[in-house]
Amino acid sequence: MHTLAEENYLKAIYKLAATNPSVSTNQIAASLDTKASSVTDMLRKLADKMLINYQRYQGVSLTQSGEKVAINIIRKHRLWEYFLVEKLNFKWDEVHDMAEEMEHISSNELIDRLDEFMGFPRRDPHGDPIPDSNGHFKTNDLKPISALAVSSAGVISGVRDHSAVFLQYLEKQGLTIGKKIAVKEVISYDNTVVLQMDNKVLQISREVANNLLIAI
Amino acid sequence: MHTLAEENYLKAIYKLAATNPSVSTNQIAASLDTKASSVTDMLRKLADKMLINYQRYQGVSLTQSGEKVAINIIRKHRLWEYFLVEKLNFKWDEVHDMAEEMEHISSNELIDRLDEFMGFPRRDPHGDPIPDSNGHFKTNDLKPISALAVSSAGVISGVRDHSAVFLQYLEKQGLTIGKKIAVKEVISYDNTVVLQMDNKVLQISREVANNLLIAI
DNA sequence: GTGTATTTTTAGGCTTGTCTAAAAAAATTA
DNA sequence: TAATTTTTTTAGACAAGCCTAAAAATACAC
Repeated sequence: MHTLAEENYLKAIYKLAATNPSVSTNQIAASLDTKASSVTDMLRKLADKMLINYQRYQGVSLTQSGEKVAINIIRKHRLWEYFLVEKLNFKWDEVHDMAEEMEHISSNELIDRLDEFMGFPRRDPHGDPIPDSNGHFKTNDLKPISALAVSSAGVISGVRDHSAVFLQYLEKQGLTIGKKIAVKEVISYDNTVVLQMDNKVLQISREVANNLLIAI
Repeated sequence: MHTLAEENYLKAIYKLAATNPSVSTNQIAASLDTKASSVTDMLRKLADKMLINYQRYQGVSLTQSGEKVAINIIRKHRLWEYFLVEKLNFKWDEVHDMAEEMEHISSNELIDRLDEFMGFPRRDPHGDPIPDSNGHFKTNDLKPISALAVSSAGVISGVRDHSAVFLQYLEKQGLTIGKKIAVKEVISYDNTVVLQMDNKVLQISREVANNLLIAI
């Protein structure tokens, strides 16, 4: 259907579009660890295939058909991550790179059967929503712990940073999906957040609080 | 590790080497549906990487390290086929192309966990042996029905032709893995084989008898 | 054993996706 | 608004993997 490179560009643009309405060449280059000139080349190709809206120097956005492709790749990625964790017992910090390869397996029939096999999960191991076979999914209404007022509480439901180091740190602290936490205090000096969890008190940095997402 | 093209060449050479001691450029070209000149290019590359033994005009064979790579790809292919049939309920004639993509997922840890998850199956849905994580497997001691003497019996245990049309035909006739058959008669005119199976009598052509494998 | 046919290799080219270096456009700053 | 900086694009090159056409090596036939 589409080449591996095309799929990766579409996914990158989709993710960047979540925070920026129009996505720039340099943003894409940074996100794919490639050069701006390579991005320009690919943007012409994607525009020719009507997968993006692109005019020189104007930034890009996905067309409906480009967005459909991007969401389908994300669906595959998250379902394979779920499979790796729930069926093959990998840890949540181990699955990203494998899923990065598996998301390009082309068959939609396969991914639909996998979805069914696992009982139609709607969250991946990092708390991200899994699109259904029509590309529909709940947008994440989660907020970072850093946005919580003192003495409010919530359930850990997602992460903003998916890096292995961050996930391993959370695991070690017991800060995993589903855990109930309450904000006891925010230290004004450096915005360290003091949390109550399981009758324990622990402190997390502003950085961590920014990347740990809560449902209230 | 290795590129997709390299892996496909090594697999093709491995399979051809089963019947031919030294494999020719044209055989590889035919098997990969590519041109002889493209094969020559790739053979130089594989030889540079010490994956094959190759001298101009002399045919090729796999080195130990090339064979290891080839067997690992076959292991992955067959385990994914097993997964698709046993866990996702695909039919045996539907899985080849999907497994052809999935065999290139690189992680060995993943494939070992998949193997364990499925209970270490040692035969894929077509009866082919699945190499273990050390690359060891029983060589197939199966013989085609056409090699059976009249009134001898056996169990259907494999196929030589993996094409969807052939598999669908077998399915329709009930000639699936595990079924017990006995040879009642061979019609001398065209070598049609008359079989007894499940209290039914059925006839199969010489062609089919050549491609349906039996353990005695 | 010489001539013909086949197989294999070489030579040169194309596409995809990348790069560097330079040019052009846009954005920012004074 | 003019000068400078940043961003983006263009131009030209390269590796991988394929192609066609032609040359070289090998195999086959008589």
